[in-house]
Amino acid sequence: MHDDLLTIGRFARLCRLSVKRLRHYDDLGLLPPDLVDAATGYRYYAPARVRDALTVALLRDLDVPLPVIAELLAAPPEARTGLLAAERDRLAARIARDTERLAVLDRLAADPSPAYAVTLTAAPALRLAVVQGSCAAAELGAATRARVTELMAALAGRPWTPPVYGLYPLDLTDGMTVAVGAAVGGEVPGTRPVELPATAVATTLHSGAYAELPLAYTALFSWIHERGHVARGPAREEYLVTPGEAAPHDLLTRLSVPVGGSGPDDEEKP
Amino acid sequence: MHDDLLTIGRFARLCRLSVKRLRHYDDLGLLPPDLVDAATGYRYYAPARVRDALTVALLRDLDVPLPVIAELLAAPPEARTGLLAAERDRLAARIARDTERLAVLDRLAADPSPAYAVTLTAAPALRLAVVQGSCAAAELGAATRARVTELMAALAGRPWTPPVYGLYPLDLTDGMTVAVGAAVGGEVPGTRPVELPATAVATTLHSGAYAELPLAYTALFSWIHERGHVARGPAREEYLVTPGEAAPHDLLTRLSVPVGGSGPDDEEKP
DNA sequence: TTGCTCCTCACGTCACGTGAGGTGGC
DNA sequence: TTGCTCCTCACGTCACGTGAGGTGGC
Repeated sequence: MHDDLLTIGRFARLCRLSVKRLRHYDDLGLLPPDLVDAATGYRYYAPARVRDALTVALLRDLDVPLPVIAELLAAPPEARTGLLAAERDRLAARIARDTERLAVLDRLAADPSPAYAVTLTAAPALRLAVVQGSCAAAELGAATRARVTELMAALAGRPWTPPVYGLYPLDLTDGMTVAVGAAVGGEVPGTRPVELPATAVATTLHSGAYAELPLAYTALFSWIHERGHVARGPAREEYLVTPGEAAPHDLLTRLSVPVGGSGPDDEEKP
Repeated sequence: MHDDLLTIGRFARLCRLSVKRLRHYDDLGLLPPDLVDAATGYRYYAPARVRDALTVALLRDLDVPLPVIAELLAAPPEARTGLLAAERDRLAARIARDTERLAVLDRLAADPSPAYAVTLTAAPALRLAVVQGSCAAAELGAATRARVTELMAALAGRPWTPPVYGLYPLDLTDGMTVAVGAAVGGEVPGTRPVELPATAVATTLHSGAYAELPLAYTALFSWIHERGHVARGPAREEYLVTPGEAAPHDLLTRLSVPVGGSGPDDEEKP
């Protein structure tokens, strides 16, 4: 009956898909059967459909979302490269993100309660030449590296005093502003001057990869809030030993978060 | 009022968590407020809770599931290392999996409709000494590498005829059996003999990394089913140019899937 | 009084898997 | 007739975000 058509169960076995998935793809209009029996509702598939179904199975194995797969099946061959390249980039970003997470989990597994020595000190006023840009929270590391490269290009051939500073908002949101700068004399083309007032800061040292910095911030903010201090942005990082000078495990970074006083952020207790 | 307690909004800002997330964690019993006003339902948090909340925020950033976070908060410090190490391994496995996916997407983006020349040929009977084991679908690559290492150890010092063969079920399910073997004369301790009967096979050549093999199988199964042939397990792979001999991009592998005849799998059309 | 914060539902997300309860075909 | 396949709901998953609609506190 029904000529050469395959029942859903047979078709599913050929395509390495479950019957449930095929019904789901039918519901979405992604992979409709070639014939649906009006009386029984039975779905029948032509053997020629196997190629599309195998393609769907392959792309889902690659974790490509169904709406993108639908676009891919409908798109002319020339348009597919772009869609696939976008998925490739998305996956590459996820791998990069997960690799950073792995570094933190590694360290945390080795030492589940990392001890950071936090002190309250007076930070002097600073005048920095900075470059800045906005980025998504997940791209913080890459964005900072890019700013550092820009800063180094702008400072090339000029005297400046180490370390390089990073300035970050307290809330890591998408669209946040990241600034990187250094102390110089006078104006530097390609940078903008930023004045940081003298302030009390809670400060700690982090030794290790930048990906592990969230551990240090967690300890630092815990310390601040447990003592009833009020954290204020921007947080400052001083890159004391940098990737150009040592292996990731031996980097040294000072984190300082301004605390106390009242102001626009008003995180203060009455 | 309420002594030093913080409202949910204030507390959320200190912990880099949203109010909605804090309510959700309260619903789950993961991070209950220190006081709930019976009349209004308002939640109040003690500053001492900030550390736990920051820990939850950190672990969620690392993509640790909430039930595991709950265990971690409740566990004695000695027990935390094990839980964190398990999460680390889970994440490492995901990165490994995603890296394989990336290889496939890369190739697919470069050539969205890869052309594989498929032919129908007669494969001779084979007598192989094999080592085998079961593995999850996601661990196929690692499991095959492990079997190859075992096989090489078993064959050490004995004459055998290249190539190495891989035998795989048509359905890549968790708990499937992977076998790797080679043609030898006689019995080999640590291996078991397997007889493969002569059969018609659909066959194609894949050049490139093993992670990209799914592309070749998709093309091969499309070819088979479009012509109304019936695929039968096990699929055979012949490793013609191996990682010991060339870079991943230059590997050469022959894939053969037995077709036709009727038998227990009965994927045949009447 | 005006905003701002807080509250509780209820629903959407994503790609299915897992039943429940019932029918069709050999 | 017995199994096996097929069908359609409906619900669960995971960790929230997004409203709707309403209240409390300065």
